[in-house]
Amino acid sequence: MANSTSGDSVVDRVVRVIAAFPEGVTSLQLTDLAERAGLPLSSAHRLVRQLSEHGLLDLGAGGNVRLGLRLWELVNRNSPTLALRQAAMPFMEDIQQVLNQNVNLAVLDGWEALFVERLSRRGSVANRARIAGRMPVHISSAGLALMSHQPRELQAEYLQQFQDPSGKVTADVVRHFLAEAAQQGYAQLAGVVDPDTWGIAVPVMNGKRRTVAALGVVVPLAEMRLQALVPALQTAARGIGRQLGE
Amino acid sequence: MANSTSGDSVVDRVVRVIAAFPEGVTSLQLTDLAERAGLPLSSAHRLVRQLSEHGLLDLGAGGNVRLGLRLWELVNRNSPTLALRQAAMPFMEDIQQVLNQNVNLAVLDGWEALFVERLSRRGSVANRARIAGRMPVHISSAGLALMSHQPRELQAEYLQQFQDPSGKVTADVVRHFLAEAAQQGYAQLAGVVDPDTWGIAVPVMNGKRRTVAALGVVVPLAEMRLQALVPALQTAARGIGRQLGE
DNA sequence: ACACGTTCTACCATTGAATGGAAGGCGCTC
DNA sequence: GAGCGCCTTCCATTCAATGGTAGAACGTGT
Repeated sequence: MANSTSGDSVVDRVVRVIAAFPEGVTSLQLTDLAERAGLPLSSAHRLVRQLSEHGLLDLGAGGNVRLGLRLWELVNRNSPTLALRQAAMPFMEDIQQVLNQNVNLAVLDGWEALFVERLSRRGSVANRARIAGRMPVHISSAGLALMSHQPRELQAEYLQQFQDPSGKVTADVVRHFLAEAAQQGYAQLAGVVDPDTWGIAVPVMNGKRRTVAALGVVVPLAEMRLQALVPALQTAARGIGRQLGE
Repeated sequence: MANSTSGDSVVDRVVRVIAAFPEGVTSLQLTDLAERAGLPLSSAHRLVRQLSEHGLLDLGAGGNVRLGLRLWELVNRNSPTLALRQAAMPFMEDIQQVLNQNVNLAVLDGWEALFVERLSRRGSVANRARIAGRMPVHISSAGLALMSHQPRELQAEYLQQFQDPSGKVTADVVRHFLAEAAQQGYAQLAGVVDPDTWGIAVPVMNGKRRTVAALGVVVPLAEMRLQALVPALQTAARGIGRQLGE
């Protein structure tokens, strides 16, 4: 027993502590946190105290641990998607105003679409909750739009490892979806969350024609009019791409 | 030379690396980062590599370092202000729709107001940029609204240490502002950024009547109508507080 | 085309910082 | 009021973190 019986580095442990919060949970008891991070209580306590001295965590009275405001501030000020979101925001607002639908912006992370920005349909209850949400590539229009415009090797690697936990979808079906999306220049998919909605998404390409994001809308089935939606999205996506430069 | 010649802990160093990004900068060269963090290059390199293996940072080709998507995701999913922002969002949209002004939400962090959410005036260029921005208490309506409703001891401590770097404002002036804001139930201040705008902010109290945030608008001087703005803000603030519970 | 400067990356002997069990508080419940 | 759960502190042990050094990979100017 000395510098780590478990053979993990300090950095490993710091990451485990920060990542120990389950989705949507903002506050954790120290003992709980220690268990979730797989650390001895005294070690967890020491790390949390050190991190909270720097404002990355907030160690409140009674062992109540939260993420620190300073961490939130740092990440939001220097977020890797900052330029993308700034470039996209005006165009997303245009889409929201003109089409009056839920608009979202996603990037590819691993085999999932990570939603980095979202504007709600006017009048609908704001669900900023889903920001920072993830969807597997094969069940989201944003994911399909992103993957269908990636380099061949990456698509091949994706399809090679693909398997649907529910067993409903095969790699061949996904391959077909991707080919269709690549050919059409947009992806559409019946809503998985809500059966009465559709998702439509188009790729956003930077100056080098690399696909860096997907711009999409979620519309009620009744209001599904591809002829109107797709051109609007594609125009906005080009505008975003131009703004991005590089 | 062994475990740190400089006498700082690993945690200190990890924090310095993450916090080394200047405001608005999303990408840094390794050498630059090492210098900013005050670390030997080889140490910085090792830490960055470890952190990027966990997705907290992203070490790209050629020593290009960014914050990791995983970090952004973690922080946004478990942000300490998540509940506040979710509770406030619908009311902020109401304000935006009804008054058609820039709406913002701030919390107190140290002696500064930290803006955690912002909705732009319809039609104006979206400036989500300023999210995660800070303003000193004494030159922001949000700051004054927050501080004027804090416990006496905290206010005393604030005033005691107060000094304006520019030398334009004295502690007595701030004391007067705070007293006025406390008595009126709202704070107003001529825009510091733009001389033709005013800021108005009201405190948001949770169920225990603790002031946890400030809700404010920024209006052009020409559209300044306190009689219309303040009641709307106060009503929304009460709604938010009720939603927060606790 | 070549040499130079800059930056990233890898290696490895040294050593003091990280570790975690144990014991001491504190508040709560039964 | 005794027991329980949880937070917090202490400190001897020891191995993981350190950073100088050297090499690789660019890019640039002559």
